[in-house]
Amino acid sequence: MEKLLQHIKINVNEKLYLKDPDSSELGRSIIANSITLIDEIGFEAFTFKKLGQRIDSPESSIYRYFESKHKILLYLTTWYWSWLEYKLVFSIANINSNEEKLEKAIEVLTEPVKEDSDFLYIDEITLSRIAVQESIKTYYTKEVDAEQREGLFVVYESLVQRVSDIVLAINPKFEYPHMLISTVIEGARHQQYFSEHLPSLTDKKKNVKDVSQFFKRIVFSTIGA
Amino acid sequence: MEKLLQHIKINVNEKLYLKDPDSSELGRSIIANSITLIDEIGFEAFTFKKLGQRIDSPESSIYRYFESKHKILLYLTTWYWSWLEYKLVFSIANINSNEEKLEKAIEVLTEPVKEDSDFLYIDEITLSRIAVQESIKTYYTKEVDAEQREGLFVVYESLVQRVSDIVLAINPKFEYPHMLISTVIEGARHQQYFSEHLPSLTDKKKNVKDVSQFFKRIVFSTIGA
DNA sequence: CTAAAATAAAAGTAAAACTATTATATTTGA
DNA sequence: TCAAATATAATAGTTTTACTTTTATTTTAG
Repeated sequence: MEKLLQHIKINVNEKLYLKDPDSSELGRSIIANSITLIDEIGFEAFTFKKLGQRIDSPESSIYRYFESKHKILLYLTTWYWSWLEYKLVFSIANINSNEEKLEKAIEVLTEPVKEDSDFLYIDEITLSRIAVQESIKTYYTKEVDAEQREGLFVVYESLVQRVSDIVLAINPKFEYPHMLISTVIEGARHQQYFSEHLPSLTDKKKNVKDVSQFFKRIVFSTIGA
Repeated sequence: MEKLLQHIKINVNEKLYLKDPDSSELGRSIIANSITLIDEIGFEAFTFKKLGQRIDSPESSIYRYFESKHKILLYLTTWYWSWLEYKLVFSIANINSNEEKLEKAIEVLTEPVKEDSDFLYIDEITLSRIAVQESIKTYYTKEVDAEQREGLFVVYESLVQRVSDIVLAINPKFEYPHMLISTVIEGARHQQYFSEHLPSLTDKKKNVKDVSQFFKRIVFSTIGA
């Protein structure tokens, strides 16, 4: 994928933070170091205290930006889904064939991120590793219903909707477009995780685009294109 | 499904507990009440203290059976996967057609459990709800590699292997049997969860076997049977 | 009937996830 | 430019979680 626009800014739902972390040096440092720290020690072991030590600020200062570590994870994954949606829209622009659009879309949704291209203080490669390992924890919680009502998952929902629309353009009679696409998005991340931690649950070989191939095959055979 | 054998006992890997909970009244009470308590308040809010209050025993007594609440969840989900595997083997016994076997297998893996039939003190309906909501948390942890090496996920792995073998019997050239079946197992639970909490990610209607239908379609179109 | 094993009762600890208070910088707008 | 507002730092405190430890009492098995 070619280099994208340098001056684009991704906006994240205001309900996710108390003060916009993109508006100050400290805020951007909180985001950048949350990404590396969660990647290093995992979300369970991640605390505001440890983050504060790393950025040399007290935890109370971090609490002025985010009300909990759960909200930071939601912020990061929302940013990630927005960024994927942006890459997706970009990658299918000016393509006329719906089949080709769908194929490109599946590639964006399933291929591991290997380049940190576009945003100053956010390391997209590390962030995408967090998405693989931790994003599931944003909505497998007791607060999911309240947060869904607040609209905290709309980016994810619109990503699914966008690709479902392409599926429906190819086969308007297909009954399960949302199931299919959410299965692809979740499934791709699971398979990447399995290939690293529970290899007998997958068939992925090293450095090959197996996951992408597999989901392309699933999607196109299932919708009958 | 007909009523199964009353005197069958499901054995869970010894490494999951310090003392076999099936061997005492207190132990069985720990299991039975863990299931209802996790179902009521969710795994994050579940503590040994609250469980102790419910069964009127100190938390230190619970610690003599399980070293952590994570191990209880692993115990419960392992029991659940063993039980599903048992139902699976039962449901395909004496069927000759591999296609029919695969269809039955997908039904067992994807249809919600609606009957508590076979085991004295374990409520399978509630346990299957826990499997939908919490089972993902057993392996999305920093300890996953160590626990995989200890063999704590073998039941899950053998369930995937068993169904993958049926897939390969139908199409020996299919390259992704494990990916396909782990996608079905995980996907079915996700779709059940989405239908309750994030409905725009699914197309499931109430009380209909949509999830099962969808995954049958995926599997059979993908392997080309 | 006794000794070993299991359970109960009680207390204690370190860390997590916050909240609150006060002090010191820094910014900004009159 | 200077005072007021705002942001950050420094420090301390609270409640809960996830355990561990110790001692007493009860149960069970030979």
